[in-house]
Amino acid sequence: MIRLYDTMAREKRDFVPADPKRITMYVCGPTVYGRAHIGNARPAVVFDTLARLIRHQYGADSLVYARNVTDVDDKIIAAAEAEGVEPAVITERYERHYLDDMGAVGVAPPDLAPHATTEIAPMIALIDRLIGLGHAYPAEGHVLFDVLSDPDYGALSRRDRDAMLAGARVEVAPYKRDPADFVLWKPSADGVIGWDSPWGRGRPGWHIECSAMIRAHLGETIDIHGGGLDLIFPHHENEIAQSRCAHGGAPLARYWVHNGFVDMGAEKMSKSLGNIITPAELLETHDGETLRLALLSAQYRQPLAWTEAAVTQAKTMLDRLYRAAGDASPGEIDGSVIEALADDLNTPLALSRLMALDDPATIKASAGFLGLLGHEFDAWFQGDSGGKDVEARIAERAKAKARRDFAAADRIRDELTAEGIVLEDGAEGTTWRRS
RNA sequence: GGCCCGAUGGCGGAGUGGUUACGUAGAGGACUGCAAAUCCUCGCACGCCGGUUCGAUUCCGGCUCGGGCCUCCA
Repeated sequence: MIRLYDTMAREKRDFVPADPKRITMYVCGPTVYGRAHIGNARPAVVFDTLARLIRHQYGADSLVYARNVTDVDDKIIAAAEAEGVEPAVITERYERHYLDDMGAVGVAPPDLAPHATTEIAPMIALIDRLIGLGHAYPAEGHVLFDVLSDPDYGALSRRDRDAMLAGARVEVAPYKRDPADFVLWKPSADGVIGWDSPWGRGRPGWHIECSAMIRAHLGETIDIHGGGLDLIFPHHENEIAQSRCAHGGAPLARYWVHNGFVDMGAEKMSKSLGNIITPAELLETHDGETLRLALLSAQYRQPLAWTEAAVTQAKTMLDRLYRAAGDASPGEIDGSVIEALADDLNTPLALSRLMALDDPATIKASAGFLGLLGHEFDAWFQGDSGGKDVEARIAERAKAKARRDFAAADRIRDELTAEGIVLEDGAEGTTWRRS
């Protein structure tokens, strides 16, 4: 039995899928206008881990996991204009980077990756439906969702309309009936990407995208909807409103799962704050598994402080696990590791259980389940080049040791140390590794 | 201002109404020519003030501090 903290209920609940043979999970994916940062990798890793757990518990074919790609957006348009290229050039480039970066931290692609630009028709259909039901209205080329038509609006974020408006920092557009109304469709000026619609040429708002794609690919009510904490309001609140109003009150998701942030110092990492560090930068000096382990070192709802020390510790732990597992073939996944994950994805506890294991085959399998220990033993410690010279100097040092010329032996070892090579004298001779 | 979340040892980070992880760093020991790795042992914590209780780090209230959302945002 998996337990998950459900943001809607604000408590941990037993996870009971509507249909154990077809469990549906949707996670808000990237808007592809720029390079992802390590904070963006957290939800990818978290929900990748949850997907692995669900498949382990319910069967390899039990889960349909969808993660969208937002490839039409004002920031994309701005980036394209800045470079003087079509938006597709931007979106294709950064989607490719995103998949590379996530792949590097062991995240498998989801089962479905719907793109907004190829789902315009379902969005228009959904908007049309909302208008027909009296939950949306066209105004000056826009279509707006009528928040007052939905008495349950605000349930996820637990804020009422007055509260939402109290802190509003944005000027209210004059065509809105109510300041809280949000846009489903907006007009595109000439030369700006757009599609024909009953309300004129334009493009979809951000929120309708997810509602329409969920409906089209997964159904009216899904089991799990995931994303970062910052999406609770307004994005997920608006998705809920759109979907529930279009579907006669059927809930959009049965469990709402939100991950916490990666922090830089005291505040969250974000592009708008400019304090980001990207997987690409980190991968220059660290293996993707090290980054993955660092991301798993805190429970997903907790804030995770990103520091060089945390990354170093992750590397130290991985070295230990690699040594403990040796070159064993994977055996059974340890039950205590699964048990920890099943309790709301308690990855720190799962890692401590992993560290406590003795049997190499079990370590290999259990770590593998967490997306770790994927490299060959030698490749992890030595990389794939430069070994010959090292072996020669180790042989030279062995000779020096044999004649008890420890000064000469130590000199060789010191030289290698300076080059980032650590020697280890064992019963069966000397081995080496990169530090 | 409103809503929400958090506060655990040098650091990271679980968990628990009474004996409290684990990692990392540190100390000592074994091993080693010396190291490294490994193994053994050992310090070190539960923001503040009340309350409930035989007993609270754990439950409740208040406070302080920090963070998040209310605008794009994982």
